[in-house]
Amino acid sequence: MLRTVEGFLIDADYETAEGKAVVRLYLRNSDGSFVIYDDSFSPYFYALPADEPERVRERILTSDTAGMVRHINVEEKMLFGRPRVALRITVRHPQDVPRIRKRISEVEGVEQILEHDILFVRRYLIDRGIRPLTRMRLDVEDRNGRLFLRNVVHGDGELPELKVAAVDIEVYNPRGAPRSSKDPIIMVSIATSEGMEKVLTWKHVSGVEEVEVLDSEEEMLLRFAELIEEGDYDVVVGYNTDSFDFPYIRERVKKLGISLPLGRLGAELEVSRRGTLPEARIRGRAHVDLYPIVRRHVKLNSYVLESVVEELLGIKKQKLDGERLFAYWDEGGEKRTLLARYALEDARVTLALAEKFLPLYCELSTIVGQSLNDVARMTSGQLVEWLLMRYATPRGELIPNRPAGEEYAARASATYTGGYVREPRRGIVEHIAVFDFRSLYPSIIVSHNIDPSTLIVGNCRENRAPGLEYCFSTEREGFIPAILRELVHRRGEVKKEMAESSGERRKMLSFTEKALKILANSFYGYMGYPRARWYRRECAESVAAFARMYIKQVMRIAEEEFGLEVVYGDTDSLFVVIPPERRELAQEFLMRVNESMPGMIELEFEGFYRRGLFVTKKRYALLSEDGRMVVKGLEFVRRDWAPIARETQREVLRILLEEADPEKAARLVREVIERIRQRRVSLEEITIYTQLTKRIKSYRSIEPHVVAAQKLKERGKEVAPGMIIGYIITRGPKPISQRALPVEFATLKDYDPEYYIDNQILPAIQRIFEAIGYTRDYLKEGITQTSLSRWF
DNA sequence: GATAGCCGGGG
DNA sequence: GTGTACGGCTATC
Repeated sequence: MLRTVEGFLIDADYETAEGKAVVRLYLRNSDGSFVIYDDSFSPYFYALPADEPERVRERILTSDTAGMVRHINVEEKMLFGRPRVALRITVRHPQDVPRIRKRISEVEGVEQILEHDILFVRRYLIDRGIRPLTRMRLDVEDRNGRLFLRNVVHGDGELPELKVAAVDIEVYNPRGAPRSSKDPIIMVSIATSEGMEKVLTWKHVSGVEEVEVLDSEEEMLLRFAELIEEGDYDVVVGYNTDSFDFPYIRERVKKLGISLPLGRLGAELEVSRRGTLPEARIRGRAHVDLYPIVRRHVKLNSYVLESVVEELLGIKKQKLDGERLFAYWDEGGEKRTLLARYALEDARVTLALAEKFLPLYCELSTIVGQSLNDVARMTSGQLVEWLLMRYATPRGELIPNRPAGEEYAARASATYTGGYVREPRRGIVEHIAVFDFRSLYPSIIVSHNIDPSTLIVGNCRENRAPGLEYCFSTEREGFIPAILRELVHRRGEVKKEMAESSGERRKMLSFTEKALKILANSFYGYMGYPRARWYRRECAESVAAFARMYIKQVMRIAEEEFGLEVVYGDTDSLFVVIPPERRELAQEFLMRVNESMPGMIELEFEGFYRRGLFVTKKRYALLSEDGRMVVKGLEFVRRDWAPIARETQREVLRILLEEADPEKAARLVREVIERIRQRRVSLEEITIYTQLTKRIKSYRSIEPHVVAAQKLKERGKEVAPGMIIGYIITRGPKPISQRALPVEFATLKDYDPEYYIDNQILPAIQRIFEAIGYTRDYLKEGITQTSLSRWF
């Protein structure tokens, strides 16, 4: 019996029935979740014949393949853009591939085995053209209550709200680090997209309405699985759940001898290995660990949940001492209540983090064409690679192998020159116009057709990378440029549509746009990524060389044709002096430049700035027309600088940029130094805050904040990883780190003025003053330097 | 300054 | 599961 269903793919895997792999597609529509089966797809890989394909085919068929080979087709394929006859070897079961490929590679006349390591379900999604999280119409056949796929058509339509559950566990740890063989899980907290909040536990907790007390750890875990099953969640999220929570749950489940059906179709929680890292799999759902995702997207000093949440969501969250959680449990009463609240808070903020990142990863999953579960674990290089693989097969391109051993080592050690950075004109510069190239690296790849298949090495002229012996044929568009062009084009279309839409639609489009941007910007890095299947150092090197040529060419046009002074530039940008009365030059210059740029390479006008202060390459500050300061590479926004140093730096920059008065800035510095010497400062101004990221014991080098934390502990204060330690540096003969005193115990007479002057104030402003010709001595003591006059 | 080795998050 | 991370920081020469 045939019928049609609609749904969105959440996850996919396969089961084995009668020796054959049957794909299971886990889908959701507005009515709920369901599974579609497909037994019509067989695993295969390729062998490249070194001589007559038919003869090699016969040799394989007559060799000892233990009946695993179903058939061998001779196919006309391409490898790096060149025609290549390949033998497609179809086998019965995915696990036959590793068993048989070694034997076939030893058959006479077999040059190479290709596409042997592409996991069955991922290959299935590519070959069937199925994209996760997009609307699909599926023609299915009902066989004894199971729906088998006959045909699939993609359609339009917005993804229904995914059901998301954020999960966190607390563990009994009387010895500090919990041992899964002995120490039970004491709480499981859950917060879901539908607003359900629960803390499951097995001892009495008072005053927390979300708490549900079960009889035992075992009952608690089973209740957890039941809640996930009942809520029919598509996505389970957590923080470091791949490495901690789920492996721990898995161990306890084994120990207790129970079954924990967290997955759809009653599938057990599985913990396997992805590289050296564990990975927890919940079949039929996506398990998304937000810890690696946050690490990929934001640069922070520490990724403990508390600081991540403060940084990204502005939520200040108390951390309990992880070492002593067991005591909260044992003590009961208010302490246990605190533990339960802490557990719930962890699940809540994890859900909030998921709301921030999941839409982007859903887009990436659809575009790249692999499951959300997999895409959530991919680096940008892997995202590009799976995108390329999806395009390769329908184009008849064979997928190259990943490098191993010596090949990888050779690639990894290869280096080449990167972007061009112009030495800045140091000091204060008036009236600056900033220009930058739009998506320079992707534009170069597309415009110069940079691809492994178009690369010509040595003795070539046309479309040659500047200063290198590499040219790129323009006869046929390369595989990578073609895909990248489509991506860039789609991004342009999405941006256009964004401009015309609002509200939820616009927000959705912004994630699509961001996903396309991430992918487009990763292509250059991909070609130079040593593990890439389509790696080609010469290509990455050429992209960088073209970029250097373009930015230098633009600088030359500015200087020679327009008589403009270029004061700075980095990779794809240039900073030019344009006085207010000659502003029309900016547009003229832009037009002149873009006339001369090939393909899609385009310079854009970024903005006018009243003034700039250039210190060194990558360290400068600008004052915009509307009075905003833009500071690069100079900022001591980090909290491990005393506020007085940060404030002084900021004020110095402000005076230099707004008033262009170095003497006034120098006077300010001397005043601050004087204030420090006379102790006319507040404790707040001199307190340095540093986060304790781990246990005191596990610090190898003794840093000041660790010493301060030790002193806190000695005086009976609770100290936990994730805590922000505030301290001042006191006088004395010991090394600086030993002189850290927790601010709680400090008074103004304790601090060491010379430390604050020499190690805080002066380093923060020294580089800035050096750029305008002032020395440290001049600032500190007022000793005049003869070199000064030439700067003013 | 190069290079080898370690470590992250979680309780 | 058709498989086996990675990038940044510190220590040490």
